[in-house]
Amino acid sequence: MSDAFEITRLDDQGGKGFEKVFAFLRERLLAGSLKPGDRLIPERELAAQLGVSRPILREALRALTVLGIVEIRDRVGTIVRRPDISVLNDFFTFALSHRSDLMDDIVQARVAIECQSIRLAAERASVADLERLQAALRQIEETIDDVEAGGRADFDFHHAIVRASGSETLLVLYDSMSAVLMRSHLDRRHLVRVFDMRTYLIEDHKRVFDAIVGGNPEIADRSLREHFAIGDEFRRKLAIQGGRRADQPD
Amino acid sequence: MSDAFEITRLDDQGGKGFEKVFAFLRERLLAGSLKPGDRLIPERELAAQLGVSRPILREALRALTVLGIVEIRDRVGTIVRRPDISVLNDFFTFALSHRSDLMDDIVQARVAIECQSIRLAAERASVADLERLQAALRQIEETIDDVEAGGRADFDFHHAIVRASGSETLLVLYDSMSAVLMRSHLDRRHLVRVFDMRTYLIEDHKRVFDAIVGGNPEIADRSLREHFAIGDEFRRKLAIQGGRRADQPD
DNA sequence: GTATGCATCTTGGTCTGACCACGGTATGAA
DNA sequence: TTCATACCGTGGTCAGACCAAGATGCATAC
Repeated sequence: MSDAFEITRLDDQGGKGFEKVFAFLRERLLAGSLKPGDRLIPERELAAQLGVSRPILREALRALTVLGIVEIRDRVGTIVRRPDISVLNDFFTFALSHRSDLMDDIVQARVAIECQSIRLAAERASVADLERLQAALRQIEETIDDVEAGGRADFDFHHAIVRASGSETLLVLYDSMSAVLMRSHLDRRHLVRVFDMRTYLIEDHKRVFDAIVGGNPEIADRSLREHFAIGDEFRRKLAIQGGRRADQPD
Repeated sequence: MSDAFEITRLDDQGGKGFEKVFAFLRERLLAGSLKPGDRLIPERELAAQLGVSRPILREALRALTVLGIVEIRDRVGTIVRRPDISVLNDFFTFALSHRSDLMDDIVQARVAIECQSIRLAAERASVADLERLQAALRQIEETIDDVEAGGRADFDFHHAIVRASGSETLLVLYDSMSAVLMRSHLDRRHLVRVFDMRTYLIEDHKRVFDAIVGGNPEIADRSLREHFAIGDEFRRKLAIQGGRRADQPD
């Protein structure tokens, strides 16, 4: 355990044992003095130093494991982890099963990220980025009749845009939502059976690609928003027809 | 506790106590037979029925609280919650603290979120949202010579834009960056001492506000980007002068 | 000197039983 | 009927014990 993990007895004001321990650990870990792979001191010692019982400490540690912040290894100790988006699966699975409105909301964040990404991509995409986008376009064409693979191909194209932004932060945020967005793409691919969307899927993705190559951030942004708007329109038509709800635009 | 919560003793195969209890509870709650507001049976009873000790059950319940799936109320019981994306705030905070070291990069995400937010705000801001923005504008004027309070006021204005979007997701993402953004605002407030930025700070924030009130998403988006661009220009001037680096635009 | 086997240590995983805090409910007395 | 008190119920927490199993250290044999 790193010396940087300075233990102080928790003060007596406010909150219950768990809350104070959790907040303390969270802050200490956020302070950044511990790196992924570092091990915290043994539970018994940590609990004693923090002045709480071991089960309470364990509740706090367990909470941190669920957030992907640490990992408790049997008979080894508690190890600091690199944050991992897979922890979000449980949340999104639960959340979306109860609140379909959240999908629309998450898509706002998706739009935010992709539109800013495409602006950056128009300015700074590398040859490798463009090749990646081209490959994704080809994949969209090849999978036009396959719901599963097609949804995957759509996602890959959009992911490639975010990647082409060269922004680590935008990519982290986008990856955090990838499970939800994948689902969205799949649902939208089911619309292919209701409407003939092949032209839209193929041509419009190309149009977006051309806008990136064109190098003008505003035009690229606008082309992507138009792309989303068309997808929204298909969804609107389906809703008016009373058909099965498809969640989101491509 | 709803009758629908059928308890079975956990089987003996695979996994440790915690893992089995957590998986069982997660699945039962995902099955949807419990609604927000429903109460689980008392911990002692639930632990006995599941065949585990109470501390282990509590670890599992605590994990579920962190995922926002349930809420443990002191002396009442464990209540099923309505999913709320704000529980992911800690996750995003950690994810960004480990992966995004550069202020410039985080600001790309900030721009993405604010620009999408202002588009939504132009369409859907409530009276309360507008009042909040107005209050923040007044605060900017009143704190124009105070670095600390001024940085706070700037942040509050921008935060109010995100809030006016009405998007939980965008707000959570923004909040997870708030510590970094606060720093950015403070740093930028130091520029007031180098350049006379008062007009910019006061008038340009008003211009952004007016764009929101104007109700046109694209115009609002553009006005905010222009606002950032002006702030960038001040920063560029400082860099050319070789003065102290201020990190980012307002 | 080196290798192997056995005992001990370490650390998380879990259990048991006890106690605390405090709001809500029930009961008894006026 | 109303008010006061006692009890109950439930989560919050503690202390101490035990288990499992890998790692380490020590002793013995080759």
